Amino acid sequence: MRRLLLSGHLKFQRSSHLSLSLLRFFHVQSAISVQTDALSQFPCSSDQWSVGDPLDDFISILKNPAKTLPVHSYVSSLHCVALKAGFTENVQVGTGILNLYSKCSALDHVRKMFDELSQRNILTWTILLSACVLRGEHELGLSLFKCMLVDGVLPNCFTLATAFKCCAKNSSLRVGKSIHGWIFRNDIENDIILQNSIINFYAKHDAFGYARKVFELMPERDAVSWNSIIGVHVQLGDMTAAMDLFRASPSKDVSSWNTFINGQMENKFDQTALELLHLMVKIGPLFDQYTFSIALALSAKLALLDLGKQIHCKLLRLGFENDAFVKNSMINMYSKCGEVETSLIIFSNRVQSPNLSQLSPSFMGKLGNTISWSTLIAGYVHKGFTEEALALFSRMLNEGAPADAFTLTSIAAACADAGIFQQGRQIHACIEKLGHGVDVFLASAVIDMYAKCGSLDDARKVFEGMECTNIVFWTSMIASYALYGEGREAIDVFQMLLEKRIMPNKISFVVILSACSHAGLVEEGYKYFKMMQKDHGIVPTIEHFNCMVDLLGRQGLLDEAKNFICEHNLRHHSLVWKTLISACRVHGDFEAAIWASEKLVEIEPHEAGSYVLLSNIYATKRDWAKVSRTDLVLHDLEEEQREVILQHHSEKLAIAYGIISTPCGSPLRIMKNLRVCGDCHEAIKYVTQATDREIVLRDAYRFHHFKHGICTCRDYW
DNA sequence: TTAGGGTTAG
Repeated sequence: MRRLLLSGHLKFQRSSHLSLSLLRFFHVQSAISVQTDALSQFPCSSDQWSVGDPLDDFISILKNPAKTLPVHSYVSSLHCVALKAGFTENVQVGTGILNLYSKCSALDHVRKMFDELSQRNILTWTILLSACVLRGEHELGLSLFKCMLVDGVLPNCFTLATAFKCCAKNSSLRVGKSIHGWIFRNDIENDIILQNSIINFYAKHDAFGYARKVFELMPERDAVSWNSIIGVHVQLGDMTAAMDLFRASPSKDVSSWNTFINGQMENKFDQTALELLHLMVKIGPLFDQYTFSIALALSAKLALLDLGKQIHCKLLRLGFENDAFVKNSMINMYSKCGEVETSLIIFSNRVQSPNLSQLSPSFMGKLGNTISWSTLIAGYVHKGFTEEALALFSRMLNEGAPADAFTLTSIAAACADAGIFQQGRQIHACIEKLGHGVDVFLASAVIDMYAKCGSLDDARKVFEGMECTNIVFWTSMIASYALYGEGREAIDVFQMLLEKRIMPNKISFVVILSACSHAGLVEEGYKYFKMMQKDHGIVPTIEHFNCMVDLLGRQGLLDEAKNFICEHNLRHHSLVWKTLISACRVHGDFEAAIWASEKLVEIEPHEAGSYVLLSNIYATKRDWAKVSRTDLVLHDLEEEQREVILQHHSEKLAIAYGIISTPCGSPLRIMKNLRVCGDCHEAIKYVTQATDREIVLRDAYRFHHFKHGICTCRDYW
C-alpha cells in the first residue's frame, strides 16, 4: 500500500500539497525507510510549488505527532529539506527540528543547532534539557540549567520539571532542594506536573517525609500524583499504607493498577499481586503494555504456564504482540515456565531493526534486540541447557550483538553449572576486556564460577580485587569457602562482613551454617543460629534448621540432633529426617537410623525413596561390622571383586589419564556426578603426595581439594 | 508515575 502510494506520489511530484499529505501519512505510519524515500522526492525549489504556502505545510508536518518516536534518519532528512528550501530562518521551523532531534535523543545535533540559534528562549532551553534527560546525561542537564539561569532566562514549569528529573537521577539532593526553595521564595507557578516531579525527586533520594509533605500540600492531584505517593510507600515496604492509598485514590487509572501490582511483586507479595491482577480483569481498566509486561513477569516468577498462556491470548486479542517489551516478557515467561521451544519461536520473530548503527541507544533499547538475546540465554541457563546457552552466545556474537553484562552473567553461571574452567576463564577475560569487571552481579557470578570450576584461588582473587558492599557478592565468597570445607576462612569473611556493617540475609546464614557444619564447628554454628534471630530478626526456615541438624549429626551428636528436631517442632519435615538418617549411618547408630527412617515413612508413606532408605538400613544390619568399613562402596560383593571394581572408579581413571597427559606438577581438576567413595578419597591423598600435584575433585555435593596428602574436607563429607 | 533480561543456599 505504502509503496503503491509512493509510486503514485512520484508521478505527481510537482504537487506540493500531495507531497506534503503523503509525507504526513508516512510520518504517522512511521514507516522509516518510506518516509526517507518520500522526503527525497520533496519539491524544494519555490518554482515547483503549485498552490498554497509550503512553509505552513512544512511547519504542520514538524508539529504533527507521530505514533512512535521519530527516527534520526527521518529527522535529518527533514532538516535537509528545510535547509534546501530556505525554511530554517523561520523560528517555528528551527524549534520544530530541534524538538524532533531531541525526541530521537540526537543530543549532539541538538547542541550544535542550539549553539547556532540566533535567538534562545525558554522553549529552546527546555528542549535542550529534555534531550539531556532522554539521553541519560543528567549532570550535563543540570549544568546547562545553571547556564540558563546565568543567561537570565526564567524557567517555566516544564523546565523545572526537567531539572528535577536530572536531580532525581544523580546525587543532587542538595541542588534539588535549593531549586525547590527557590520556587517557594519566588512564588513560581507550580503545576501538577512539576509537583509530581518534585515528589518523584524526593522519593528517589529516600527523602520520603518531604515527598509525603509535597503530596499533602497539593491543591489538586492527578493519577500520577497518587501513583507516585503509592510508589513511595512501596519503596518503604509499607504495603498496608500503599494499599490504603490505592483504595483512597479517586483517579485510579491503568497505571495506578500497574504501579500497585508491580509494587506488590517488588515486595515479594506475589500472591497479592496475582489476586489484584484477577481483580483488575474483573473491575479494573483494560490492560496496557505495562500491565502485560508485569503480568507476564508474575507468571514467570510463579512458573504459572497456564496463566502466562491466557495472558498471551489476551495480548493477541488487544494487539500488543509487537511491543518489544511485551515480546521480551513472553520469551522470559515461556522459558522460565519450561517451554523453551516456544520462547525460541517468539525470539525468532522479534522486531529486527533496519539498521542498528543508525539508531540512537534509547531507540535500540526500545527495539530490544540485545535484551531478547540475554533473556533467551538466561532462560536456557535457568533450565540447565548449558551447551545450548553457550551455542546461542556464540551465535549472538557472530550476529554482531554486543555482549552486555546481563548476558555475560548468565554465561558465567552456565560455566559454573558445567564446571568448565577454561571457558570460564575466557569469559572472565572477555568481561574485563569489555569493561564489565566492576558490575557487582557479574563479579559475584564470576566468584561462584571459579569456585565451582575448581579454582578457589581465582575466586578469592576476584573477591579481593573489588571493594563492594553487596551482600550477594560477599555470600558468594563465603559459599565458595563452604563448598571446599574451609569453614574457618568462611567464618573470617563472615566476620569481616559484620565489621563492615553489611547486613547478611537469610541465604548468607544458610551458607555460614553449612560452612560450620562441613568443618565440624558446632559452637560457632550455634552462635550464628542465635545471632541470625536475635541481631538480624531473621526467622529461621527449614533450610537453617536442617543445617543445624546436619551440624550436630555430622559431629556424632545424634541425641542432640534428635532433641533439636523435637524442640523446634520439625517432625513434619522429611528433609531433617533424611539428614539425621545420613548422620546415623555415618556414625553407625543403627537403632537411631531405624527410628528416624520409620518417622520418615510416616510422613511420606507414598514416597518410594523413604522405603528404599529404610530397606537399605535393614540390609545394612545383616553385616554391620563389615558395612561400617565399606558402607560407601558396594554392599554385597566379595572382597576380590570389590578390589577390581574399585580400580575402575571413574575418578581414579580420570586422574591416571590426567597424570600421563598433562605437564608435571600442574593441577588436575576432576568432576563426577556421584559422591566420591572412601577408597578413592584415600587413594587421591596418596597420589598428591607421590606426584606433588594438587587435585581438585568436584562431586555431587561439594569439592575436595587435595594437596600434599591432605584434603580440605579433613576426611569428613 | 508504572514494564522485560543477571549473582548467593538447599
